[in-house]
Amino acid sequence: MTKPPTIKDIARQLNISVSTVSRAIRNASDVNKETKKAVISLVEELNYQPNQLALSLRNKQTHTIGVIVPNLDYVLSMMVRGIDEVALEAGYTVMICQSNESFGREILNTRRLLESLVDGFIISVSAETKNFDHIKKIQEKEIPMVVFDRVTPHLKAPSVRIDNEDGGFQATEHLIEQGYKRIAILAGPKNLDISNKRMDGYLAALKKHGIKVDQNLIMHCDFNQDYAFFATQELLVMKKRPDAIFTISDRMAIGAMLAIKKKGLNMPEDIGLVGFNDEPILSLVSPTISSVEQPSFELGKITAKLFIESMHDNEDMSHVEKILKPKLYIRESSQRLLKK
Amino acid sequence: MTKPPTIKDIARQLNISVSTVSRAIRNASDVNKETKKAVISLVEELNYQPNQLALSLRNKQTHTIGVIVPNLDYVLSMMVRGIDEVALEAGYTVMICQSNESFGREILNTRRLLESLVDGFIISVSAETKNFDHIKKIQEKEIPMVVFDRVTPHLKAPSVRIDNEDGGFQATEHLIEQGYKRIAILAGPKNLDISNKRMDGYLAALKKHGIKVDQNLIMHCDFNQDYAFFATQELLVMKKRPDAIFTISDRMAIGAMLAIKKKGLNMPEDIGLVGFNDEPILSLVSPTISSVEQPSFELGKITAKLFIESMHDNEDMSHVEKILKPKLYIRESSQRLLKK
DNA sequence: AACGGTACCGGTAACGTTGCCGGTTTTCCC
DNA sequence: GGGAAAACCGGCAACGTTACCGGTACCGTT
Repeated sequence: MTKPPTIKDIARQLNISVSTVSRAIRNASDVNKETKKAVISLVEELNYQPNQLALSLRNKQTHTIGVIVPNLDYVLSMMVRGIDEVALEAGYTVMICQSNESFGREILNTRRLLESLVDGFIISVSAETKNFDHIKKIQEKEIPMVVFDRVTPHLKAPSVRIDNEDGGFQATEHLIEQGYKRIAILAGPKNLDISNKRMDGYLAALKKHGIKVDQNLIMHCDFNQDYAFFATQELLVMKKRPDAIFTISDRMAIGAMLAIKKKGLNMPEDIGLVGFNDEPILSLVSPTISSVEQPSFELGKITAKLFIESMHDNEDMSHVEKILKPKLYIRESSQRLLKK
Repeated sequence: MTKPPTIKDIARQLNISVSTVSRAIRNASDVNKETKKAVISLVEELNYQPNQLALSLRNKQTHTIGVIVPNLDYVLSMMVRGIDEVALEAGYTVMICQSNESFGREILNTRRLLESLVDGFIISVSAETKNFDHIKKIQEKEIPMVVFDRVTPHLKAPSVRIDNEDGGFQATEHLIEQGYKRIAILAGPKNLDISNKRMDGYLAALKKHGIKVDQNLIMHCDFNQDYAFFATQELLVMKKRPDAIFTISDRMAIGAMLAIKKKGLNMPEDIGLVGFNDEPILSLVSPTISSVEQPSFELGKITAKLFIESMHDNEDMSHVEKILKPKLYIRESSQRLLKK
């Protein structure tokens, strides 16, 4: 009820004009030392805080970044922390919205954030998203935007991601080197670039080592433990079943592991397994599961930095692409040869 | 660069006044049908969106809720999803800030959100926070606030949480029923009510069953896997070592598990273990670990609902306390008697 | 013909802030 | 001691919106 003091209150109490108060608080030029001192002391006494709404209205910027993520699982919440870290430092506040992998929700989120007049967007698209009109609408308004993690070729925007192809390649080549011959892949939804790229890496590794691709060993399913479980069961009842599985996420690796165990097969002897993300859980299960790590926190920080750059520079940065290297961590689930 | 159209543009194009346009868009009263139709059609053509900043400035509300959480681990991110769900439905946008369990960061977050002129706060305090002045400052400004999950008696505010004491009690009594005699507890920081309450439940269960409390079996450490690991190691080298451990979080349970395994002890035979939170990981490790589940998503939803209520009702709700029941899930780590 | 009511519309002020411009006072210099 | 520059300050408009008030035109009633 006791309304916060405004610049006007200060002006009135000191019998000076609002303009002078305004100047005293900011520029410090064109204002007498005594006056300034008086203003500042009154500011402190009343605990005056400038009304950001009024400032935003006037300056047409809110110092707020809208962040849209499909979920807040381990990897993304690390990335968000990285974004948060840098944004806060730079004086921005972050609005985080989860699309819950839903296309409709993602549209709603963008609309809401647009209404909130955020200064820009940092986006990782949902798995369901095939149509990017809502995001292009942002670009048409010439609102700065950076996409991260889940990037897509359909969007011409500065982006930050890991080298997914390399990750898939590392994982697959490692399995090959361990002597696995029939390597299956549990890929994600076909429209997700992140999934396709990891599969490209898988294919490239096979090709490099002269292994023929068997379409039956390529399964697509949702980023989801249960789906992965069922998909793996299907794989394991094939007459020529795979002797290794590369899953493009750890959740899926867990699902695969459960199916493998249920079937009574042993890792790494009967079947090898490599996941993607390197969630901490992987070193806790038995056997421990190999996985491709991505530097999530770092990636978040880089994303925010790129965003802030693209805010300030006003040249076109839509071609900028930052790509971080993933790293394979080898654990029990895929190591059937002794270390050299 | 093409600035978004304002009510003024519409007025000018239609040769009517801004007032009329404003009315046409909202009330619909006091405006001719034809005029209204013309306005609405132009609104659609220009894709006019009211400027929320101007609205907020005028109406003194931003339709934004500030949410401060200590982290975004499994439980909290579920809760946040619940909050998000309900808030979005009710037309609010949510600003999520992580304090990273840091007191300083929490203060910074509250300040930032206060500056952003959020309509209210939903807070779960950091583990470091012992001084609540920054939060009381919010209350002094009579800004609506609900605390959840990590509530504290130092704050008189509407709150939503689970019955932590009951959770601690269930876990401990279960261990007692399984025949464990020397039950240790890995508690969290002493200033965290959530920790103390779970410990109260632990003590109550011991008392009920006539077991004397051994202060050596009560350890305090950070909510952290590593600390729990070391604390457990200490416990296990005592001459009269405990035969069961109750940890007040699952992260700590994992730490304890690792220490137990390293020491070569078996669960549940040599030592029993029960955690708290029921993270999915617990059914994946070996042995599977018992834990007290809390209905996180539901709790988030209830929190947001309570917040919205307390927004609209303007009577004092600081005494309102919603308490949800936790539920113990028994798994291998603590079940050494056969099921009856 | 005079009056009251209704339907419709426009102008103004206000939310809190700052940039710009113009004005007054002080200071300084020759 | 006169003029110019510097120091200092206030008024106005504007950002986009709406609440409030006042005004006009038209209708029907007596």
